[in-house]
Amino acid sequence: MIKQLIQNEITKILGADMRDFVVEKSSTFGNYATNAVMMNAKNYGKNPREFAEFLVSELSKSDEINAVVEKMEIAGPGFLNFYVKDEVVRGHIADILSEKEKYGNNTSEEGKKIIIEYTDPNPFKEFHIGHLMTNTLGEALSRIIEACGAETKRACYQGDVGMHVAKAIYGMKNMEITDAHSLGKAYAYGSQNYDEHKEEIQEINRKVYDKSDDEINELYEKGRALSLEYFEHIYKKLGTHFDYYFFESKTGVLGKEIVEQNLNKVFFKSDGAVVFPGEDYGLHTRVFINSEGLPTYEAKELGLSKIKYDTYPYEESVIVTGNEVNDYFQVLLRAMSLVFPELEKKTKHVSHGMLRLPSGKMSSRTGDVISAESFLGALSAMSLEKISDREIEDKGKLADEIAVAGIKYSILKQSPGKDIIFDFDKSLSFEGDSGAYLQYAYVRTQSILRKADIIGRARVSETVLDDSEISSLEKTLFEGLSNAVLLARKELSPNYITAYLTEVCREFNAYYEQNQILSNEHTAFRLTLVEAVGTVLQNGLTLLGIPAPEKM
RNA sequence: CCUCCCGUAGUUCAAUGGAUCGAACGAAAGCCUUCUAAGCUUUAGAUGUAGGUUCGAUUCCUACCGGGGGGACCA
Repeated sequence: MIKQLIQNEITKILGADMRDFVVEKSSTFGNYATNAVMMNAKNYGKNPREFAEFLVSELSKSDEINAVVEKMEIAGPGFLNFYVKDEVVRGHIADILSEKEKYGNNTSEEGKKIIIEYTDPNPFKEFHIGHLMTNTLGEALSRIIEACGAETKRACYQGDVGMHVAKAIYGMKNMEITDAHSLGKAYAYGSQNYDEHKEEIQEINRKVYDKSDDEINELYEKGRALSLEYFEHIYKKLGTHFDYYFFESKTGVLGKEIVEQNLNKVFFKSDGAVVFPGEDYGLHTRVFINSEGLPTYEAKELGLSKIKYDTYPYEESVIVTGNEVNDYFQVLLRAMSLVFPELEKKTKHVSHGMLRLPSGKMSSRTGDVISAESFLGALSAMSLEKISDREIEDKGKLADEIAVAGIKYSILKQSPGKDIIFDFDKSLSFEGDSGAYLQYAYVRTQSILRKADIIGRARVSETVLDDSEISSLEKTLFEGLSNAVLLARKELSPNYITAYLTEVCREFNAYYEQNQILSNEHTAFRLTLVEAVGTVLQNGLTLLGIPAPEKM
């Protein structure tokens, strides 16, 4: 990458004392721009102008720079702009096509083992639209990390024991359960009746743990199996999968042991419970083992970290959750740093915002919850209507793909951590800045290429020689995806890729309006360009976990 | 009361301490006998307030105002 080349050459010149600077891709100021001058002029006792001239004269001694850079320019406020030679920018089109499905990948983390945990739905409860957030983000992050060469394992952690299970089983005793959705209803019923039947439900909870009641064991197995089977059905729809499944019923046992081993060192008894005194560290004090002797989520999470490492000795562990647990996670990581310092250092917590509806917060306790499936179903039905008059073989499949793209795009276009306000009408619209916009642009590229094949026109992967002027589309394509992947990985934010793809689509659509591709003296070259755009979009969409249909 | 996160066009979102703060929807005006108009072109429109650090602040610090999350036996 030329970006890397520039960065390295400047680093060589400045030596070890330099302050961090960036080389960024630019569309307004040459092809690349750097702030290295302003960052470092002072350090080297020169004024910015002198320092910039010094850098330029040193850089122009490099054969590697001269091979690719047409000219360097010192800009007013102290920036250095690099203009890459046209033939290099154009030559990149050939690189895209020769790398094909690997284009955009890099080897920066080859050999590294990374585990990423996300989605974490609870059996017996509804898989709701909130789970779509964590799943979409986690799946995209997994793919991005994989694209950097790391070996990635996906983990899903599920609460198969606990009060929510007892509530659901209480509901199951009072209503007929036929599918996962009615199980969600049973949970809501148990929650609503919790206050009046507290003792009975708590009794169920104990029995779930000690497995002493055959009827409850049976209901438990039935509900658990129903949920897990249903989750797989959803994962398939979303294009996601997991390598490992961890359950609270396992982590709880180990977590409790770990806490007890560190009693009076890290954890202390207080009011009959075992707590971690977070207040000593400027955090909240939290209960790890409750006064009934049962491990809370905190202790289970401690057990989970150990189980994860034993299963897959990772260099890095990424955990994706909603941001409502941020404070609690701080406490947990603090406790972990005392119990398993080496694991704590490898753990990164990424949180996403909540999915809010205009009508207010949804709650699975009252049953006021939108299931992921009904939400996707509504989107899919809208899509189906839209494509009703098109000649497409499997419209149902396409409608589902458009629906998944719609929800995933709106999640991944934002930086993680912020809430998403879901306006139904807007989410159901396919215009503008949307998943369908990306898909449509990709479909256009494939449609042209198909047409070119049908009418026997040359597909020109063999040549990129053309005397036409470099377009802004080509400048956008130049090293753009690789750049976005590295940034997305560094920040654990897929939105850099989403934004980049949207830019490519905008450029491509504008190019498409202005330039006839077929039946033109430049057709050979333009087809190559279109093929490259298609490759970039396909690879980019794959990284985001968004399906790229061939027709729509 | 304590604590964490967030305040950017009418709305929903962008912007690794950098150059003129970008899109989309909505509003106004155009473009389909030409490769799929789910598209394109043009116009209007924004950094909550007050300080500070910096050559340079939407970004970092302080206070205030506004919204949201969390605050011992749910997660």
